[in-house]
Amino acid sequence: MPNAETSEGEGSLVVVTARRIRERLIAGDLPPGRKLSEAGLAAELGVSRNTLREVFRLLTSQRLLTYIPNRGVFVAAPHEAAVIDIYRVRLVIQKGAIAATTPGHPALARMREVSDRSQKAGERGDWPLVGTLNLEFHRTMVELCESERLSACFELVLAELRLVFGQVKDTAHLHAPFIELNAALLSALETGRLAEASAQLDSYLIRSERSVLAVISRIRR
Amino acid sequence: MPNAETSEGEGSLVVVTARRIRERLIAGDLPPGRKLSEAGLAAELGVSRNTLREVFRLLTSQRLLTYIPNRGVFVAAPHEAAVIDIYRVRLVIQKGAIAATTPGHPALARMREVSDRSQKAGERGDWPLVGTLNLEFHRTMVELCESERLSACFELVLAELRLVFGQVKDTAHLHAPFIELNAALLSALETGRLAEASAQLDSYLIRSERSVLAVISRIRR
DNA sequence: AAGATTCAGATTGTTGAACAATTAGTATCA
DNA sequence: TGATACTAATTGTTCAACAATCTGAATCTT
Repeated sequence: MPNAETSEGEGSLVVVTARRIRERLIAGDLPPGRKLSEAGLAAELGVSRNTLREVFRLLTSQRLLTYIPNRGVFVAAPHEAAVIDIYRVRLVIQKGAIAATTPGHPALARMREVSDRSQKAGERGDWPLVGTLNLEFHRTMVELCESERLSACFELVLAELRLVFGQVKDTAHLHAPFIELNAALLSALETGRLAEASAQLDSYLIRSERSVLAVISRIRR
Repeated sequence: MPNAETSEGEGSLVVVTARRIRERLIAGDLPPGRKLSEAGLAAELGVSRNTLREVFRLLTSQRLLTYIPNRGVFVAAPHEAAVIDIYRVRLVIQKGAIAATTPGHPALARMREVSDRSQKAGERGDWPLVGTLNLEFHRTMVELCESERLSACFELVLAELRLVFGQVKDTAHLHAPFIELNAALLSALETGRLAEASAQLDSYLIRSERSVLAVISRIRR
């Protein structure tokens, strides 16, 4: 039985290579706007140009790379408009998640777990982990929709956001205020106070969008 | 100035070939489940295997093709679960579109135009056109969100639906009842009666999902 | 006859080299 | 200084090759 997706370094060379590049993208080497030369990267990764071009197609369709015909591929550099767009997606999908919430949904338990871990990480001052868990929290929230496709779409915009976060050295206060907001949102969801959850989501997204926009304009200079 | 996307047959060979295959997919040759052999299709389309593989990556990421490692690519065959998933996406995004509706939004005028053309096509008995315009109507509705990414996501699920419709010979009554429902939905939106629009959307989606599921189970036999 | 095994042929996965088309950088010229 | 021409580098695409894997048919067992 062929194994389509293992958590380890398995899969076809294209899939593995895509994962390798994606990791470097969200880690922040390969900064936004950097050109990726076919020959150069192929040699560096030890794969052929043809294979790498397949990888580029994959990552481009996920908006992590930008294709300019006859000029090459570049690391996507989300601009203001992209951030605004991304937060519109989040608003629509996460409102949908609230509407789809049912008491005792398994995703709620997973959100609780992530929220608690996030709280502890905050107390410890482990801000990189807080950032990861923050995104994880919202990714899990979308599971309330129980829709593979909505989750996939959401995953794409989160990956784009990670591209921005990867640029920030001082992650300290980027995610810090959101520990509380997430906890409040979750508790509203757990107790079925959907209107309140909706309001909490609004304020979360507005504040988050604002801080990402701030990061963008800071970097762009 | 490089031209990324012309409506004509322009663009890189990969893009053009992808479009050619996509057209054949939604037209209904290349039926769901059919295996696409690399060598065969490459020869048929007059492109190299490497180029075709890039195209396959592209169409697979759009869920029009299914990749099975070491076995090849197959035309995607949406099953019941996929249809249910697709209609969850539609519910969430199109509710978002209703929430984003503002009086006099340009998308409303475009929807009106599509709706009117659809009405006339129905009177003429041009059911294939009615089908096209029906999807076009809802695609336009999502433009109310003014989000490139939400539109892209929605476009993907519509393409999947077209894959199903391409299988149906008798398109007569697949889209017929929806002319009225769309008109009612639009008039609610135009006059700002958003709650009513929401109810109209619900009933549209439920009926549409039911008819698509019926098509699926009919084909699968 | 039904089921397991083996094996050859076909298909996918991946590479390397090649060449045309386009772009980028540089030197030249007005 | 600014426009032009030219060369070098990069992308776009193809082809041929070979290893790895799969498919299907023939063979062997029970």
